[in-house]
Amino acid sequence: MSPSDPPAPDPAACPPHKPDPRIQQPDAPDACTPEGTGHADRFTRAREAQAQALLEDYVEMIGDLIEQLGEARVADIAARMGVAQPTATKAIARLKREGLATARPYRGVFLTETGARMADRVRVRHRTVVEVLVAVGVPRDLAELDAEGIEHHVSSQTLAAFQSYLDQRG
Amino acid sequence: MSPSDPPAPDPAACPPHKPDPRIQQPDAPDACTPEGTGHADRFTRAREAQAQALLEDYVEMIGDLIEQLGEARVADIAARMGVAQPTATKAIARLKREGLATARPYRGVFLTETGARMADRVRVRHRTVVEVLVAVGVPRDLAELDAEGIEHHVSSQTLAAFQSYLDQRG
DNA sequence: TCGGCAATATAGCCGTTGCTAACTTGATGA
DNA sequence: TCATCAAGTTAGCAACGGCTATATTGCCGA
Repeated sequence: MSPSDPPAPDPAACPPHKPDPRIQQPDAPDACTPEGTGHADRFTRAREAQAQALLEDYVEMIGDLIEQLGEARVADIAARMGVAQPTATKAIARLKREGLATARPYRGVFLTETGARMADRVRVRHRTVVEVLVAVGVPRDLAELDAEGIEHHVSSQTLAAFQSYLDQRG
Repeated sequence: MSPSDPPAPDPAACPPHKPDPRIQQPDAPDACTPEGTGHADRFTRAREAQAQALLEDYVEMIGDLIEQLGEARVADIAARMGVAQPTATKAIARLKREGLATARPYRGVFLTETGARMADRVRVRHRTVVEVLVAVGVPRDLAELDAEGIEHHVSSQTLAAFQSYLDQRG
């Protein structure tokens, strides 16, 4: 290693480090980060998307179940999510906390207005992502698999671009 | 609600629930899940991808830092990831545990052979994802943002499809 | 040489998402 | 009617990934 001579851009021009470590939020991009333009923002963004992902998955699934079966049972939700029932119960509690779903103990789960709208949005986005993947040559079954993870990171603007692409390719 | 008459496919044909709750891994897709073809697998898959994502991000970033600055310091890693230094330290500990990086206390972080290979793979994948997004009409800066989250869910087969698409598209 | 400071590490907290085990509840059939 | 048992909930644990606060270390300049 050469710790004595790291080709740092300009160590002297930067304060050795934040003298004020109050909160290193992405608010202060800190141009002194070597070569660091906005990396942190990207990761922060991705992290936040991930936090939403679970809610989106549950909401969409509950919507599907209600549509297909007339109601969403915890057992079915858990089975489809591939988790144990208590895990599903806990997730539903979070949905309730966030105002996306309602549920009375030992009864089915239902979506609020907000939750239903989210479910629709998620469903559309999912379909669009799958279609784009298919359009660029990904086999449909594989597209379905990968879309599950991808969709949560597709911003609304990117989604719009996807739709334009599909339209003009129609 | 109509809990008395859910249009379930065939409740009687299914055992009320797993009499053997040992482990409800996706090993047993459980065809009795209503309409449940392989939903659980998808989510399990996405969950696993997510678990890898953090490692991939760190490894790629460490590779970048070494290339650009000659060494990867914890402070730089933390700044670029947009996290506090202890968070980065903890992540590096995990990288070490998983055999992706080496680090001596108070010295820089380095990649193992395995880690370096992962970094290369991740870098290529990231670039490819960005190019595909751009190719379908997403503005480049937005593509960079969204790719950060998307890339971790792009399977190797899908990646291959992406590359073919880019190739034949010139 | 050695004192001070920046960089790193450790300790300890919180929230999330998994899990299993054990308890409740409600619906069903004898 | 009521006993039974699946479905659901609650309790409690582990691993992660954040954070702040505090302790170490190592480096550099006086």
